[in-house]
Amino acid sequence: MLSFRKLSFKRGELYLNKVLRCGQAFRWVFHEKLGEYSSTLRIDGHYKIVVLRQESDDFIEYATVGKIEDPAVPAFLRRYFRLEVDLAKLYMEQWLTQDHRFAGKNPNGVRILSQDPWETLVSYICSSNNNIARITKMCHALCTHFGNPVGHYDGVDHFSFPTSREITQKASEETLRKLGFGYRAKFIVATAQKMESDRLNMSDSDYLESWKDHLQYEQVREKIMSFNGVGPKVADCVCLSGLRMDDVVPVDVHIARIAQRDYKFSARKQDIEELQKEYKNLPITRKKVNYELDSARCMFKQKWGEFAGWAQGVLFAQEIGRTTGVSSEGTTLTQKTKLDFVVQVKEESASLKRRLSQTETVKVKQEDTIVKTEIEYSVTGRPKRRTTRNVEYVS
DNA sequence: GAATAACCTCTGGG
DNA sequence: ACCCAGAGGTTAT
Repeated sequence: MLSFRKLSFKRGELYLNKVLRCGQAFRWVFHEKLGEYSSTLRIDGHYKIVVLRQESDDFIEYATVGKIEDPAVPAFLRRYFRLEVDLAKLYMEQWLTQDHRFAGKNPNGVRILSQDPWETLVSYICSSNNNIARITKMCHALCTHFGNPVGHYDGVDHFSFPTSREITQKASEETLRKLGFGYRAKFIVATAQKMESDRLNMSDSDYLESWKDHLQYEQVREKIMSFNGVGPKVADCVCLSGLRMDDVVPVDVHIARIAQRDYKFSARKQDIEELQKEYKNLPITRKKVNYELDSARCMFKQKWGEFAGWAQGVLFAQEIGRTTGVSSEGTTLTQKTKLDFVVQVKEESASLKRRLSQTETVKVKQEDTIVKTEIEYSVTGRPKRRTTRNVEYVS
């Protein structure tokens, strides 16, 4: 029997259902019956199984699987969830005042995590031209095949995320292709090999982390992009979610579209020339960057300030990857929505309505009350079938 | 430097 | 039952 302890925070600052399923972290397994998330986390260099649950809006509960209680765990989790960052304050004092599009929005517990840098790097290499369900599957495959067993909980075996050495020793492009990595197989192998040969005696993550100590963002990104399969988008994700560079806004196709359509961000010739000048000593950046998108990144940073990456998460986390997650059971499960999700839908209905006129991905039926949402999850975590949502429609 | 095609696999919708 | 676009991009040409 696990013994859970509380981790408290200001009301509304963290919702596990959002943060752990928004397509930022790919390795949390949701246990439907217990209402718990579990994963392995690298804490002070050692992997532990961590179990999390949340039934209240001002604390989560955590437990570790194992005999002794590690006093480092709460501090680690505070850092993992970046609980020192006051989301409500950022919203009120920075985002809302700088961007009217935040009006009526609510950060509502959407946070940027501080994830293990090496795991972040490899996970996001898997994300290229891919969907979240498969990325999740690939991350788990890496762990089960090339990581080490850490233990098991509620019938699920847990593994460490493989180090660069473990990947170079145990994996090959061929084995990874057989595991379904497709063309990313050679990226993973090449990245692991480069890391293994570059890192000296540091751990993979310490090595990545060390760049941050003495280099500016542009140079850190240059170094991260020196890995095969890592372009500007992936590098920025590593900066933001792996290295806590809070002002970095990763610009994917989706954000690029929004930048243009909603913000009318379009690079002037002068903007691009300035960037080109700035990157003159950064050959890899010059080769890989798209100046139009990079310019949009700069404009978002200017508009939203030192936590611009978080602002992007708050504004757009709901639009993509909402329905992700892995269940602990092999059979198909039904997930009933939690109350906070329903409330969230209510709050978002205005923007949801706006989105619907632009995309046809969600089907909404006009009703005067919210009934419920049911999502069926397959083993891979991808919703197999989604019933029609009944959403309060605000005119 | 900018534009284009190709790339693995899986899945929902025609 | 099939087919095909598209999915949190990157690389090669």
